[in-house]
Amino acid sequence: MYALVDCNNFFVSCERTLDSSLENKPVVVLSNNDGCVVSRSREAKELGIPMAVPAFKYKELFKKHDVQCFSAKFELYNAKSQQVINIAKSFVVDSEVYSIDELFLDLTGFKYINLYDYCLVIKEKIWVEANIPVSIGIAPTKTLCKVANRIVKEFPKDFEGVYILDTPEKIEKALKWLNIEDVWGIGRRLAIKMKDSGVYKAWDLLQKPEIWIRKIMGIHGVRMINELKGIRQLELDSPSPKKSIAVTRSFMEMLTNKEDVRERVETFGMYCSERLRKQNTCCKMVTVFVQTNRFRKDLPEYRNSLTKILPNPTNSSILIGRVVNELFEAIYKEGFHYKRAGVIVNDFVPENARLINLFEEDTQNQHLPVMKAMDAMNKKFGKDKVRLGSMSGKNTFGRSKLSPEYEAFLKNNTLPEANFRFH
DNA sequence: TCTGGGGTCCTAGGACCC
DNA sequence: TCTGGGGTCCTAGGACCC
Repeated sequence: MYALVDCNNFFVSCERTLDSSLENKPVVVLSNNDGCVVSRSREAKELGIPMAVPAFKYKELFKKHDVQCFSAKFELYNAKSQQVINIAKSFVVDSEVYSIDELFLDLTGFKYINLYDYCLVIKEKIWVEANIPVSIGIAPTKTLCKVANRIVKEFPKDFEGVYILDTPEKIEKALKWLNIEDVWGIGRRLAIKMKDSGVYKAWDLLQKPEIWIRKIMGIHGVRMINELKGIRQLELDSPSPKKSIAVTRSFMEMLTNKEDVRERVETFGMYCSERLRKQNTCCKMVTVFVQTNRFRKDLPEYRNSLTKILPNPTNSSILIGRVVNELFEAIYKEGFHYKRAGVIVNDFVPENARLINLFEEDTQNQHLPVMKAMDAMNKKFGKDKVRLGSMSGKNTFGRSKLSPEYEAFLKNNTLPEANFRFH
């Protein structure tokens, strides 16, 4: 059996660890620029605030019900995440950190232990030590763990935060209850296709012929139905190196000055390089993109991106900065209101195993000591304290809803490295 | 007026090769 | 006039996740 430990309304729960008076109140956490709702407390959900909606559309409702809004504080969330992960991991031999607020535990080999009681203890310890409420779903496959977890959250009164989905009878009942759009791996597009074909519940999917599933969903459709039947298709993954790194931002205000946008993308390029150096890899490809505000239909729209394959792999801020600049020059067009831009690097090789092109200049090794020194100083004195001349060191995104408690948190905490992966 | 950010994987189609 | 077949690799786009 596997268990899935999932933090309840994670970002909101993190806010509550700083300010316990937020308990039992409607609370939401907002994305960059205080743009979208990215986490909601139970009370906020009950007010009918959907996930990922633009905050401005709900201003009235927030005011009317005194909903507490917070800007996202990823330093805090990463630190709390690490705490939860460490506690949960201490109970098992094998685990997989799935996202910032979820991890799978391998319960194989716990044959003579009551899994339900064991998970209750895990849940309790996380609550006492990290102050984060979690739900735990136990099942023979990862996909069913997700289902079990949903059941816990949907019926909080019936279970004490833990549910085991093990017998065929329980599984059948659960799948007849679970809406198709709530199955792990069914997104918006697939949900529409499913409903067009009369598939409304997870159970309906199991009645469809494999040929049909293969056609509509491709290879993971087949895996998915097996997982739902309790036949294990997905193992726990061990942490794997990243395959791409992206730094992208929406700007608080639209930018019309070329140099302003250039400064932004160059900064994003430096952040990418920093993160490459942190994992001791170099990249072979760099992509830059810029785009206007897709919601402003009254303004001319433009979006473009360009990728360059580097002659030699690098993680030097200077070399990557040059490429970013070159790509930016090629795609930037005057006369538009830019709202978003980003830099993506991929195709990585280890720093110490670069294959060098004989016919191209390679200054990576000259840059590396300077770069590492810069990283060390920034680690000691704070982000962006030492930077390249092309960076302004200013943000063009806003976080207006920070709290005094947070300033205190930042002062008092040496933050652990983030240690989770995205899928 | 105001609409996030960072990932992975799969597939179809084109380019190219023999 | 008539114009093969099979394989690989790369890329862009679409789907999904949190």
